[in-house]
Amino acid sequence: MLQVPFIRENRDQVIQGLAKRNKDFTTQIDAIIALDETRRKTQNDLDNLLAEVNKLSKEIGEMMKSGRKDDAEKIKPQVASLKEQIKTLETTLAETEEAQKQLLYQIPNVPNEIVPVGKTADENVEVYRWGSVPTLGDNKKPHWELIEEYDLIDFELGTKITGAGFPVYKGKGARLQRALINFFLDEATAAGYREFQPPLMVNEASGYGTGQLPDKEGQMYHVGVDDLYLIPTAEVPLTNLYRDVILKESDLPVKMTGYTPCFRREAGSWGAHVRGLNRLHQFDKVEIVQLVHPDQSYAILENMVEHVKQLLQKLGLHFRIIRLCGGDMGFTSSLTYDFEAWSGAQERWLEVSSTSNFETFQANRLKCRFKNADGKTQLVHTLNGSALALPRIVASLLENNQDANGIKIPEALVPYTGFDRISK
RNA sequence: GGAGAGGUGGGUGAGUGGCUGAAACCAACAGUUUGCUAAACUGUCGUAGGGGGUAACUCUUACCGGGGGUUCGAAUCCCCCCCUCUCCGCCA
Repeated sequence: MLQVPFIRENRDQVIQGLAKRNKDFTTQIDAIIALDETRRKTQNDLDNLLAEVNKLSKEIGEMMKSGRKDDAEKIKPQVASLKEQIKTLETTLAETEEAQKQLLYQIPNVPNEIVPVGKTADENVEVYRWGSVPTLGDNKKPHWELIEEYDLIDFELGTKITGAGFPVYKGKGARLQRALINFFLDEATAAGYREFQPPLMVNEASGYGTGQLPDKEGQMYHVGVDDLYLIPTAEVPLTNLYRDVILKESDLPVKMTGYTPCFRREAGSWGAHVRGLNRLHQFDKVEIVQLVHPDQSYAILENMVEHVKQLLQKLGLHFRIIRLCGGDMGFTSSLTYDFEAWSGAQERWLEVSSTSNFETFQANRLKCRFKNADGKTQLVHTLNGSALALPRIVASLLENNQDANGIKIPEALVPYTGFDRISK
């Protein structure tokens, strides 16, 4: 969430920036500033009263010690009346802070200045394109037909044992998953990211830390008996590893990677074009996360984009990078690049990665800070990106590399799959 | 799940009602000494909020797992919750 002092000192700039999200936040911002005034005033009054009580208590202590018990008894009523006032102020303070927090939770991150203005995905800006549309014959098949033909993934079985959106990978289909995961992890490790295997369930505090709660409550599976959430992305546990941590400046950047399954309810988002692997409740993803010095975060974002770019190039997939417009950006992000791979048979782009800079928006909730050169604690910037999400990569790969007799495996992947072709 | 023990600053660990935001030691950082390293010595060394000052700085409040309570006063007493450890049970 945004920092209140920042809002206070940059009111107009914040409101203007947020306008890119096609909503006027003036009312909320002004309310936050007003509540902050109240909060500070109340805090000040309260502190003065507490100081008075502390002083009197000390005096009573000394009187007791020197045997002047009667004098001590005379002061006690004074303290009692102060405590009445303290109680009132404490209530006011707690209510003010709560009200302010509720408002803050509703304010998304301020988009970076280069974020394009726009309302929908149509207004995103393409910034890079690589490769070309594969030439496939008239007999080209969508991936859901290919996986059936070559017996790679079974949706019916998944539906039987769990439900829709939980596919069962079989044989070479399963091996392909494992190959992609290992390939992505190896690439991330080679790029200096440290590999982690985090828990797949997180508590409420972690959900708030990275901003999934309260914003996207309905998107996560919640395990009621133990009050835990299944992770929608490795970003959540990985970033939360550094919740409430103060790093040394020399520790930065912290680079982490991890493979995890991801669980998303995707409530209400099932439509016509979500067949096959296009949208799932459980899918695999390798994530890269960085905690960095604020001065470097945008250079590092470029770096991460470059990393993802190379993965797609090594897989030989026709893809493009788009800069999301204000209306299409996630709640917590200030700048997001989406990667879309071409799906040869569906003849459309599929989102396979989303790489973002969150600046201090997550760090503020996480309380992830570092000691800067002046010895002051300062919030880090957090970034993350999918590198990469598997299902749509598989969809794209199967469709684009199909021929009459099977599917060709990209060369970079062969050491991992152990086969260079999928055929009958 | 049952029984017991315990949760204090980066770490170890003192502290059972006021003199403790917290001893001591270690680590860390800065400096002195030194041909270099080591050692020794000196100093610094929690976080957050509020007030005052251009600033250096200064005053103040809160925090000893979390939340309530008792008391003029709580790290210290009481209650609830969470977590850790040991033993037992169960188990991949």
